[in-house]
Amino acid sequence: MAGVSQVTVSRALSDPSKVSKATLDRIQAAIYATGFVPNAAAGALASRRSHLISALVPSITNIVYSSFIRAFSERIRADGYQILLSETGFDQQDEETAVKAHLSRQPDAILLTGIHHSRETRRMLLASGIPVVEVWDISDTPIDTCVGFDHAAAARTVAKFAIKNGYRTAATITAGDSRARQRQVSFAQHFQTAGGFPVMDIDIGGPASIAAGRTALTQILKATDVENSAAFVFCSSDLLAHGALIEAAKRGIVVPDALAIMGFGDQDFAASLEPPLTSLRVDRDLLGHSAAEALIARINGHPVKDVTRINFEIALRNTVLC
Amino acid sequence: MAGVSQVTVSRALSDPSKVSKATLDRIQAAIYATGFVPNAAAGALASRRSHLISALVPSITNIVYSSFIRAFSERIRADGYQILLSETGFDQQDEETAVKAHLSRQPDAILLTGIHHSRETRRMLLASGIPVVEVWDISDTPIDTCVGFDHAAAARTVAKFAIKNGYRTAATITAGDSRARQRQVSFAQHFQTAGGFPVMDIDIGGPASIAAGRTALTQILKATDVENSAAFVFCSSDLLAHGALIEAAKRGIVVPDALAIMGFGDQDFAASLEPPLTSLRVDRDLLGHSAAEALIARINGHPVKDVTRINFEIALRNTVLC
DNA sequence: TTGTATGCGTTATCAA
DNA sequence: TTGATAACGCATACAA
Repeated sequence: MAGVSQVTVSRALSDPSKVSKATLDRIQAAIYATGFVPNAAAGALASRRSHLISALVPSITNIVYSSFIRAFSERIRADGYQILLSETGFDQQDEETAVKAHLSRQPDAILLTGIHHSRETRRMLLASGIPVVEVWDISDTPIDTCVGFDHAAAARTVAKFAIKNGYRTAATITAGDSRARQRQVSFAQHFQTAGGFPVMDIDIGGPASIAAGRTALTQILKATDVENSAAFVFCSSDLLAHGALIEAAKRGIVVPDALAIMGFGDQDFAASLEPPLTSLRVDRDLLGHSAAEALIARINGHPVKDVTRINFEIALRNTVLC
Repeated sequence: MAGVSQVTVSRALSDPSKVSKATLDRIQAAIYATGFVPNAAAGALASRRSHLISALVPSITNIVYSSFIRAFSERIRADGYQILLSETGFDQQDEETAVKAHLSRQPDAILLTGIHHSRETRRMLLASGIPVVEVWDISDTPIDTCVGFDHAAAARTVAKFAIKNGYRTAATITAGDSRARQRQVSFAQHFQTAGGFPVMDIDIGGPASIAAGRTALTQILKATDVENSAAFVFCSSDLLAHGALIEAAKRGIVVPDALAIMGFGDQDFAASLEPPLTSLRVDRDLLGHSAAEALIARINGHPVKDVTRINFEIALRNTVLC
């Protein structure tokens, strides 16, 4: 229709500067007229590059992961990549199944959440030879490269913060995921070592929710004499902290005077609660962008360091006395 | 390695029953030993079926859409499809760009949010000939098929509910999206027609958030004499209602006695707020599953009705006197 | 600046 | 039950 061969059209699409102005115009006119859409599968087959990047996250309804995914996909899209997304729950077997399905699409790179994967998952990934980034956590032996932060250190920071502000009684509310558990363990250990009493933990088992936060605080209150010992409650997520805040208000317990509540993640609603929630802030956008950049660099053959650490800091607000 | 030709391997993978037990065993052993992963791009090229379904949503960080996506992808995965996901913001131009990119992957079907699309988007979709489902809204002229609910009718239901319970003063807090706006218009009109006073609206312009809900309620309180006229505040989402609830509590305004607040969407936190939030419930899981089923039916050449209506109902809780 | 020939790894068709 | 062969629609190498 444009009076040129197929290769010329291919060139016009991939690198217009290699085609003369006149033919380019004719080709574009023909493309518009026919509604032609290049077949990316054929392109991927021929070029051995799919321009697809896989991402596996535990949950997309969890704002922590969905906002991360947004930042990540924004960045890869800027380089012409599309995202192939799957939810893996918090189960290694589901992850393995998903990895297999994703690998068959020949993604140019893959993102995994966390650093604990099945033996078979590791094997497949290593065999595929594509760049892999593990996010949210730090590992000494990443499959390829990892971008995250040190959860134990973050929890230690919170423990020090609590002690420094005079708290000696503490409790934790922990969701059922490995990183939350890791933080709980580290917090409890350091809080006690630094002079606090043993830390009571409520393990909610499943995903975080406001309802779970309320129930957990109720349990803590049953076991603790709040009136006489201003306690510090460290929640594994802001959502749980939010629930605890609601329950405290309902019971007429004044935060932070009678009870301190601290969240984790510093989600955007944290500052809008009443009182505004003190939380541990992690730059999720930076995490997403860094993970994307690590992958893109590796795809292009550039060196990438094994471990990228993302900073965290305490977002000081009003649910802790200090 | 298994002593068979390439076609036999293909058969062993796609339909094991067409291969003898003995050769199947050898093939599977070889597959395991080599870590062979079939190339889906090549398969898609040859079979003209990608087993990929595209989904375009305005935002993945909005729990309304992310929980919908979960339900949708669960259902399509059960039939062997993978999801290609993109965020389109609330912009038709971005949507058009995304549609073009997605079509090049030759998805077997595509999901769009809403019923308003650019002329070019419609043209491309029609030209592609693949099944299309538009969700969340109802259209008399869907591109192909649509699954959603009648937003005007939903808002009318809320207006009747308010009037029936004696409310004559009302205000709305509305996020910046077309469906929210549609509900606001319908609510205001019916509320007034049914005997209420003119409805004050606060348009927050952007996406819903707790912060926006707080600010909006503050504005409403400035303009309304709450003490003397128990008002009914209809929010376009539970998140906004949540913010309004927090602001009311902070100001010592008792809900529902002095002020009624109603949300929309019945997100899972609604029941856990204090007081529990009255909201309009839409079955998002059903919506996701129905959309998936419509698409799968169309892919398999089965007839699908043009419009599928999902029911809604009022989740009666404690933020409205009744 | 443009074109020819070839191959990417599957599935579909037909034959044995 | 298995195999040979020809597409599928592009990109790459090379030639003109």
